Amino acid sequence: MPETLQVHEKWRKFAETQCAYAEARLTPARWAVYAELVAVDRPLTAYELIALQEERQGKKIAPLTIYRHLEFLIKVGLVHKIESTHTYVPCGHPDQGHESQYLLCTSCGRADEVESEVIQKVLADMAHNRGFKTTKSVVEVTGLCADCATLTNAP
Amino acid sequence: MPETLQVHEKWRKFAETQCAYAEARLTPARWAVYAELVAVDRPLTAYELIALQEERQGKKIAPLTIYRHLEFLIKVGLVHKIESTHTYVPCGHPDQGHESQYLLCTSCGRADEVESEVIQKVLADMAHNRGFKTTKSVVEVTGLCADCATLTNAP
DNA sequence: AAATTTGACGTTATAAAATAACATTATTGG
DNA sequence: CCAATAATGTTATTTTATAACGTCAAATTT
Repeated sequence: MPETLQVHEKWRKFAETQCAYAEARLTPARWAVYAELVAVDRPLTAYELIALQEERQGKKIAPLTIYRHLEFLIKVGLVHKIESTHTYVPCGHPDQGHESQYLLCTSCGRADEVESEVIQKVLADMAHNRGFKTTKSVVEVTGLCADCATLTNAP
Repeated sequence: MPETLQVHEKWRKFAETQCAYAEARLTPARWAVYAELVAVDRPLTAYELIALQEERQGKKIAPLTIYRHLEFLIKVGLVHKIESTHTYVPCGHPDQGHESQYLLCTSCGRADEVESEVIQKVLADMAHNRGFKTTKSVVEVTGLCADCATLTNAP
């Protein structure tokens, strides 16, 4: 392993807590994927993740391996998939029972997670009014973040 | 062409109106794709659409052909892509400048389009508060529709 | 502790979704 | 008509994701 990932202690604690709550095992391989996502701090596709992990570990990794780890991390609430861009990000607000919303900048690639109770309430009400039983919700707003919008308008 | 698609006159009118407004051409191939989506009345993947069109037209169709038509139809606002399921649906409320939200049933596959001004307002406010310039928004709520939820609970 | 069961990981192959690059044919506007 | 633009055709490739099957490790039971 050429490099060892350095991520803040809190992420490790957090991951362990989440896994304990879900009665699931945080194996080294799973932690490696999660730590990579935390370390790079931008949305990664599964294949970008494979490339990074291969470099770091100095060996080939099959796509299925990464997809399995991602599936696990999503299940326990440590990772979110951004559907619009086929990318994965560590969850920024890892409390129980939350749903996330994202602001996706097409210029710099940032994915800002928003946790709006108002949005969650509105969506829950809409579903409830129609007798719909929600299992998950995706809210992804695409455009230009404040920084990029400023640069674009005042060059 | 084994079969000729029969869709209500209003869809044709609507498609023509939308294209005229966008100063775009509604060619036979584009109309065929749109009519297929209207006729089947459920979300279709691009490849399902290819299969249906091939059968109807009795000839091979390259994926790129369908993807180009879909891209066009999305651009003029006649079709929406559902990101969570990689499927395409005709837009049900084809007024100008709208964004859509979907309730996606994992049991029967239905995609119910909702046009909630409240949701749009909340998302717009959230973006505005952060200086974010929105170009599109995806709201997809997955779960069980009222019918399927009832069947599941009372068998 | 041995046996059994379950969960995690490895390996190979393949499926599904989307796009690139380039050639050809229609349509539109002068 | 001719040039310019838009639409379509063709072939190949890339990107994203999963299937099928085998092995190994952990934990549960006896």
